[in-house]
Amino acid sequence: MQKLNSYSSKSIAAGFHALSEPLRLQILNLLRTQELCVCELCEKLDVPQSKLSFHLKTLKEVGLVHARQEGRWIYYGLNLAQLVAMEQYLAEFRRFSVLAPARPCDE
Amino acid sequence: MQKLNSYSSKSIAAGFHALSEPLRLQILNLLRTQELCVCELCEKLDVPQSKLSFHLKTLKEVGLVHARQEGRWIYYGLNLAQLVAMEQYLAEFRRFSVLAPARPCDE
DNA sequence: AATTCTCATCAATAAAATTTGATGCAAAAG
DNA sequence: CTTTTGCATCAAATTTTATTGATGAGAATT
Repeated sequence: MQKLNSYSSKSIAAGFHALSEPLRLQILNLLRTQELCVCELCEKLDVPQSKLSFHLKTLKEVGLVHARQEGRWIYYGLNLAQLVAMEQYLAEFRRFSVLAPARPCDE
Repeated sequence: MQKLNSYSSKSIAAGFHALSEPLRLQILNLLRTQELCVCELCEKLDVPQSKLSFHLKTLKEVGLVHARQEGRWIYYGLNLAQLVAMEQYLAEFRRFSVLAPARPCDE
C-alpha cells in the first residue's frame, strides 16, 4: 500500500458517495438476493419512479450495480466485485496503519 | 445479517459520506502512520486552515478520527475501530448475497 | 496583561446533490 | 399503426455541502 491513491482518490470517493444515501443502501440491500426491475423496486421502496432512476444511475455509474434489459423491463443487480473492491480499500487502509504516539509538532 | 439496517442506515450512510471526499481520504491517509496536529495537516495538504477544520469536523462526527489536545495543539488520529466497522458493514453486505437470476417481474 | 499561536466557528457565497413532475423513447400488445 | 407499459431524462426548485475570509477563544510566551 505504498500509494493508497492508485485508484484516483476521486473515483474511490465517488464510490463511497454512492454508498452515502440511505435509499441507495436500501436498494443495494434489496438486490442482495436477486435482480429486480425498476417497477419492483418502486413498489418495495415506495418512492416515485424518477427518483429511483436517479439513484440507480448513480449506483450504476460507480459500478455497484449493473442493468440488464429483458423485453421492456430492465433488471438491476448487485455488482459484487465492486462491493468487494471498496471493502478491500478499507481493509488496505487499516492494514498498515500504526497507532504511533504523536510527536510534538513543534520539534 | 438478518437486518442490514440494525445500525440505522442513516448513520452508516453518514459514515460513507465522510469517506466520499478526496481531501478527507487524504487526511485519513496521512493519519495512518501517526497522529498529526492541524498545522501539520495544513502544510502537508496545502489547504487553508478553516477548510481543514471543516473536514476534520465531519470526520470526527462519524467517529473516523479522534482529537486530543496537548498544550495548544490538537492532535488528530485515526479511529481504526470505526474504519473496521465500516469495512465489516460491506463485508456483511456481500456475505449473504446471492446472485440469483431474475424472475420475470410480471409473474 | 498584552501578544502570539493554534485552532474552531461563523456568515456569506458558491457549488453540488436531490426531489418533483413533465416529457420522451423504445418495446410490446392490441 | 395506435396505444400502453417501463423506464430514462430533463428543467426547475429545493436542499445539502463545501469554500472563503473574518472573528473569537483558549493556551503559552513575553
